[in-house]
Amino acid sequence: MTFTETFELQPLAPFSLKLSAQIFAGLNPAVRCFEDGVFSQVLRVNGNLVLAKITSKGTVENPELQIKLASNQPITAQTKQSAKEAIEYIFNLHLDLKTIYNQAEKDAVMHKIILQLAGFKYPTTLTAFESLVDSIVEQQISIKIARTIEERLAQKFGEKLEINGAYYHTFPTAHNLADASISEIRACGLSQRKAEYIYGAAKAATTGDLDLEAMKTNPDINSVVAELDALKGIGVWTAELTIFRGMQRLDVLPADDFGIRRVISKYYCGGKPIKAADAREVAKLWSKWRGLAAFYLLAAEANGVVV
DNA sequence: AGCCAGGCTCTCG
DNA sequence: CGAGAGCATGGC
Repeated sequence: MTFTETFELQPLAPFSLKLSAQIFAGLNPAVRCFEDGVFSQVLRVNGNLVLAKITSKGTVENPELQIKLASNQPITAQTKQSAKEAIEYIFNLHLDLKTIYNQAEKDAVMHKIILQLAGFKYPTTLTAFESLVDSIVEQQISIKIARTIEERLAQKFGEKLEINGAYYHTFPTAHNLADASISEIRACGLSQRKAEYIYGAAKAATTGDLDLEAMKTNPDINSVVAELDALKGIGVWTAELTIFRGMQRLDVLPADDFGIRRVISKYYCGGKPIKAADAREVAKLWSKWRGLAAFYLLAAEANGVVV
């Protein structure tokens, strides 16, 4: 028996689902994907597993999303409300891009990029833990391989929902991974050390030594970076990426990231190799949304935006 | 067929 | 301190 529910969401304009979800294109539909204009992911909300499918009905300036939920249990009003909030969080639907865009008007390069990427809101993982694990997995190896490994983790350790004969998986929680063994984690294609790092982070998150959700509201980002950096296997790069992608903090610049340094140089320093300190200097242009700006540059490059 | 990809830790001088 | 090795996998 499948229960379904459909409703609409109005993101704060501008919003483009196409741009915001494009990093999920081509991924495994059993975990999370964006295919033919439809974003889908299983959510654990209000104690239920719910498959959410999201499509855009409106325009960038007048955005409207249609949400279709499916579950094996009746979808209560509260479940629906929790799902709504989860989706709003994942796509940062309340973020006021207009104000940010106004601040960018003095920066001619960024201004041109924004005009071509209007409505791009970089997605956040539902939990900070997911971003932490993703960032560890993505250390050193290419994004493609990392995604494959992340999907294996979800299929092996996440919760499973069956809808009409198809299986969907949530990303594993800290408890899911803390209950696993290092060798099982490693079997997903990770190195022994990365498996140890992930297991260690999962353990710390379950014992309370590591309170990732509390970090979301800590106003002192540098102290959050330091706290994460103190964990084994987590350096500044991993910490900053986790904070940006998993804690919805737009003011963190992962300056150690090679790709980010490359695009900052491409658009602002003539393409020559630059150091992290140089990248942070350029990023002063963007102040409180420097992290988002960096991902705009990456998206600009990926979409062939010319300035 | 190698080479290298959105790093990190450990070791050694 | 700074430099270098080793890690694991899969795409090019």
